[in-house]
Formats: sequence, structure tokens, C-alpha cells
Amino acid sequence: MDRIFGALADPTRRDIVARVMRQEASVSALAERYAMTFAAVQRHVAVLERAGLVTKEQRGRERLVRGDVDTIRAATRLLEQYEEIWRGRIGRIEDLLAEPEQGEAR
Amino acid sequence: MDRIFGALADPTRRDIVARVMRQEASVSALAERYAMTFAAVQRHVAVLERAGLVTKEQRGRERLVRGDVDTIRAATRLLEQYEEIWRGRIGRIEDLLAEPEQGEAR
DNA sequence: CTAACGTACAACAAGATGGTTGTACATCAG
DNA sequence: CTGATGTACAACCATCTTGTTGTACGTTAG
Repeated sequence: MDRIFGALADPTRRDIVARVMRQEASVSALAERYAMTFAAVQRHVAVLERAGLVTKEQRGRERLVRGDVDTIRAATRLLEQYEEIWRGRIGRIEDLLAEPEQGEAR
Repeated sequence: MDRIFGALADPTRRDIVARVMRQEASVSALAERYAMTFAAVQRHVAVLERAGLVTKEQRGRERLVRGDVDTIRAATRLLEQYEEIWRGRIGRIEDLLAEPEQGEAR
């Protein structure tokens, strides 16, 4: 979850996600659309890949980037759980906190 | 959106969100639950507040922290739009990208 | 009034992040 | 084969983040 939300916390990366959800694209095709170097875009894609929001498939010398809707759904589900907590529909908050959370004292 | 997803990209902050969605709590009551100083928790709450995920209300010398479900819903909606793009139900991707995105070239 | 409590914020250090340039290497075109 | 294309990654730098400690200040308890 850290990586998913962290990856989505950047407008360029959200833009890339939207594009590759619609249609797969090579890294260089994506890079053409932003006012930064290819290397910067390539690293944004790497962040998205590490978060599981996109996958890459090699085709010739290109890497086709595709969006992964399952990861989006996982994030959506967590947000919906927060809403359910708010509605009082989740009794034991610990059910949600059972996601690999950290650092609780006492 | 940057701030919302950025705020959610931390397990301590997600934990705080879950707790205050369920029930309001003072900053110091929250701080007791984590293995870090009060100041660190106070700053996590400030990050959440800046993102609009929580609000604070002064009561006596305490500040009661409450979750804001509307902000959660705004984030959920964006994720659902990604899914709709994937389903091919959104024709013009620009509708989504019309959120204050940046840095497009050409 | 005074002491304790709850909060806010500044300064600091260590590490993460986001951009750059440069290099390396595989693949495709001719 | 050779040159151009597409990708990956390292090194570097500026900035942001996340924890710390210390200080300040308003509020409540006694």
C-alpha cells in the first residue's frame, strides 16, 4: 500500500497510469508527452511497476507498458473500507489494521 | 490529489485515518499508540489535515481529530475512473486528465 | 497562583525523492 | 556490418520527508 499510494502521489505518474489503462504504450512513446528527459519518465514507469500499477512486456526493442487494474482495485477497496468504518459498519477496526501496519506501542 | 495520496502512503497515517474515521481522538491520545514521539505524531496529523483527510476541532486544551470521509471519497472516485478507463467506458481520456495535471509537452 | 497537560513549531540529521547527464547494451533498419 | 533507436542504470545534486530534541504558550487542575 505504501508503494501504491506513493506512486499515485505524483501527477506525471497518475497521467501515465491513465494513459496505459486506456492503451498500452512504449516507454519512449510515453516520454514524448512530458516535459522531462526520457530517463525521468523511465524512472516514473519503474516506480509504477514496483507498485504493481503497471506491467511491462518486451516487444522487440520496446517495452510495452500496460496498466494493472487489479492493483487499482486493491487501493479502491482499502479506501472503501475507510468509508465503511466511518459508516460504523466495521466493528473491529483491527480487521482493517491487520494490513501489514507497523509500529504500535502498548 | 498529490497531498491525498502522499498522505496515505504511510502506514502510521493510514492507521490514524482508520482510527479517527471510527472515532474522534485527541492528538495526544493518538500519540500514545505509536512508537514515536508526540511531535512526530503531531506532524503526521498535520500532513493528514493539509490533505483534507482529517479535521481538527479545539476542545479545551485538546484538539479533537476527526476523519473526513468526503476526501476519501474524492480519492476513491479517481481510482474508479482509472478502472472505467480500463473498461473502455471513458472515451476521451482528457476528461480525467483535466484534473490539475502538469507538465505536458507538445 | 502554580504546576501539569496538550499542542505547535523551529532546528537538526539521515534518508528518500525527482530531476539531470552520461554510459552501456540489445534490437532493428538499411 | 553499421548506425539509429529504445531501454536501463549509475552518479550527482537539490529538495522534501521523517524522525529527533528543545522551546514556547494556552488551558486546566488543585
